[in-house]
Amino acid sequence: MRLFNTLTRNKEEFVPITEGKVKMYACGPTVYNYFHLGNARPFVTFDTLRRYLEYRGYDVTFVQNFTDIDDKMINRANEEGITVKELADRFIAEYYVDADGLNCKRPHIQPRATETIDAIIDMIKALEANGFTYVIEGDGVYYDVTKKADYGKLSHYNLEDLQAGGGERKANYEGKKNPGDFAVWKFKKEGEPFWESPWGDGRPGWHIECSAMNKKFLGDTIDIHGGGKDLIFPHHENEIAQSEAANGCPFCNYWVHNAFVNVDGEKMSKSLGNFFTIRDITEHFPYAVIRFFILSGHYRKPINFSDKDLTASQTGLDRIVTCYKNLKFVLANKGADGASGDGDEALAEACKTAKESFITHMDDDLNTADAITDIFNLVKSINTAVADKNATAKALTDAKAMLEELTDVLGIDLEYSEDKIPEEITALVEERTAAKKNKDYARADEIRDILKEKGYSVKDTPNGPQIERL
RNA sequence: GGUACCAUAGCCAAGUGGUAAGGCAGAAGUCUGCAAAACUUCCAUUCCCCAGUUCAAAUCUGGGUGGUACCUCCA
Repeated sequence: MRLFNTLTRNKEEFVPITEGKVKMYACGPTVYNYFHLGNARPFVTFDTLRRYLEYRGYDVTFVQNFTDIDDKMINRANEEGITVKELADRFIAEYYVDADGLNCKRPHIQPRATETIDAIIDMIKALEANGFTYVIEGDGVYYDVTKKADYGKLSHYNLEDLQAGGGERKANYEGKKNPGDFAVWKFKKEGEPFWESPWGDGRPGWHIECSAMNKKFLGDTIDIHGGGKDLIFPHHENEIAQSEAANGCPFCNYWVHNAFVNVDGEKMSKSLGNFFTIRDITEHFPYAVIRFFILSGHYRKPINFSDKDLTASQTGLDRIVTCYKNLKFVLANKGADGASGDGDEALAEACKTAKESFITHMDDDLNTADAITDIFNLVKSINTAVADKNATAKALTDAKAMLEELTDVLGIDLEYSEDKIPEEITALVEERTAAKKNKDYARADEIRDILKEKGYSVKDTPNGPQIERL
């Protein structure tokens, strides 16, 4: 597989450190509120990358952190009059509601910053021993960005350019040797949670937790590190600097970054206030539709959020889902006789083509948009076969397995809109079938209206009536 | 000021040298007691503009225009 590596700004063939194994890390949420659609994009993207790598036979270890201590956490907890821990517990639970809803497989390890303090302190000790840190009294322990010659290699910034940059940075210039220096340990302030350390009571800086977690759970060098574009600088740049300064070896081989979700052409962000939480969006669209929407464009290109586009995604997804429903219905109700198997070969060929093309597209830097096209093409072939009484159950079953296989790699839930049909509804449908047989169409239509009121629709097919939830 | 990215049909969106995928919306037809789903056909002589390279350019080069992002908490 080829991945676009931010480090080299090129698509590169992915070669893991250890054959057959992948160590990957993605930056997770700061758990101080519900996450929004922009936050959801990396969760879905890297979940899909993980699923695909597993599909290709890799043994993947996927780590995603919870940032549960920082300024925002502290401020929010104070506003709510609860502890930082209580706030974190609450929004980690809420995170799982949405992440599970979006069908993101749970990462293998999801460490909290506050439960990784020992590893963080060990890393700062290593940085100190190697001469990369200095202390600002009453402030914290800082990392000196000039101590390593390749600082800036990920973002492709150089220190001079950064110094010439925006004036707002000067605000926290005081005491720092260089404007780009950043805190690895912040000394405690009144009323803040703190931990003991060799430098004094305090809490970790923002960047150090990811470095420490990577080392602790994955090792000194990992295969893939993911996150949103906005984390390239300074967060990931600083992670690299710290990790390599502490460990003395390369930190990560492939850096993968997703583009943003926009609203009216502007980045969706908390600071702009133009964000929609996943929880809010689910008032109007199912989780499955949100995931499908995210995957319908390439992860490195911006996608625009709008009601109209979500609606189009819903209709598109339902084309696949309806195909699956119809396929299952035919298999369950099809008579054993009369299938000549005439079209079977074409269907089998369509399955084979779909799978090969799907892999080619996903291999090319996770091109989920083209992979979805392959699924649509498969759907078309299946729809034709479903309507063809010469299709054998064997051929249809194979096609069903292929549809399940490919959609599962993308985390598309084919059964998101399925419910058990109550007996009351089944009875009404049976009555309607009887009425139709007697050509009592008035009663048949009446029953359809009743069903509609109760939230169900009925479709007449050559294999009998098919009931669906509206 | 520095550093990147983007521009393809009514909308969304792939395609990065070989003659424009797919989805949504729309039109016509088939099927159906009706309906739904589905199927068939149609829907960009053209890829922001201008020059250049090439047998061949949406794709490469140069120059414009428009938009976005990062350099500051942010996915």
